[in-house]
Amino acid sequence: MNIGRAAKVTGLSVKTIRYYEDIGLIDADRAENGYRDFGDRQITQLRLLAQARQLGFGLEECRQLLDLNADPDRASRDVLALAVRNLDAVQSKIRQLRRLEGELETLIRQCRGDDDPDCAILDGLNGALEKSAIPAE
Amino acid sequence: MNIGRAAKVTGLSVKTIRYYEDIGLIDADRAENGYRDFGDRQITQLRLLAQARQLGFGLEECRQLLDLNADPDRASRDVLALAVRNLDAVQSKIRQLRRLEGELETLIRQCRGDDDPDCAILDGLNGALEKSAIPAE
DNA sequence: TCTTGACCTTCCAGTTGATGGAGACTTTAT
DNA sequence: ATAAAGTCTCCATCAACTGGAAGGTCAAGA
Repeated sequence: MNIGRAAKVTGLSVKTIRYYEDIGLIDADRAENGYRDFGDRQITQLRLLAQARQLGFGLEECRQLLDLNADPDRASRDVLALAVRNLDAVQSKIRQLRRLEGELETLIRQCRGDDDPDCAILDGLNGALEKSAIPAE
Repeated sequence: MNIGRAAKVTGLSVKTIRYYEDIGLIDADRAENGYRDFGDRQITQLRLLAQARQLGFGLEECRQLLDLNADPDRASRDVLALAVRNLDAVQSKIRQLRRLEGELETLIRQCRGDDDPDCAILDGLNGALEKSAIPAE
């Protein structure tokens, strides 16, 4: 299967697949004309990559997932640990974004949003550090 | 005020401030020894940058915020629009992450996490695209 | 047979928002 | 006088790709 077909069946882009080979995440055989040739094993790997990336796993974690997936003697404990670590990261990003969301909403509520230059948002952005303990000079 | 002091009073790093000058977000005077010299205007800009970045504004939006802040004839409507756009982006990221969170939690719940190689997480990562309409060859 | 178009190849650059380090200067403190 | 700390510029790196240029290959139609 050449790379365009592999892209279609995995949902990844051609560029992305080449990139994954580049960084050693997968390997690809070559046909006589120099074209990459993907077999079942590689397609399976690419599919796992596509799924894991969609679930927010980083490429290094994907590498570990591929290793675990290929290892018949793995312990599901190790997979679980990876997934939990990823979940933690996702949840921590969510918390951070929700904080931002709240602060933005507060500012937005206070801004009249008309032709006038007075703006609570800019006031907030300008003033928030004014009470800093660090003297200006 | 030299760059180290500017970093302290704004909460940005020295590297970051140089970077902001580099990309033309701020300008900095130079002292005779070649050191950057930041006045009140620049410090104000840097503080606004620090705040806006913490609220998730991208650097291009920060540029616009600086412009609006410097323009006495601005309309607060324009600031509001920027803030709303940013809020939308934040909320859309939150939605996406929550979807991931849910899917991860489902997989994690199903994985026993013991010495056994059987793993619901890997099953999920491997199997999710099996029913794809696109034939393998 | 020729040509057109769709693939494929490699390599280089750019994205976002910085951060790290090398090597060289200046300033400050002891 | 010397050492430490601060500053300068320039180059490289991170994630995870994406875009484009320049060129080779392949299948189909006139």
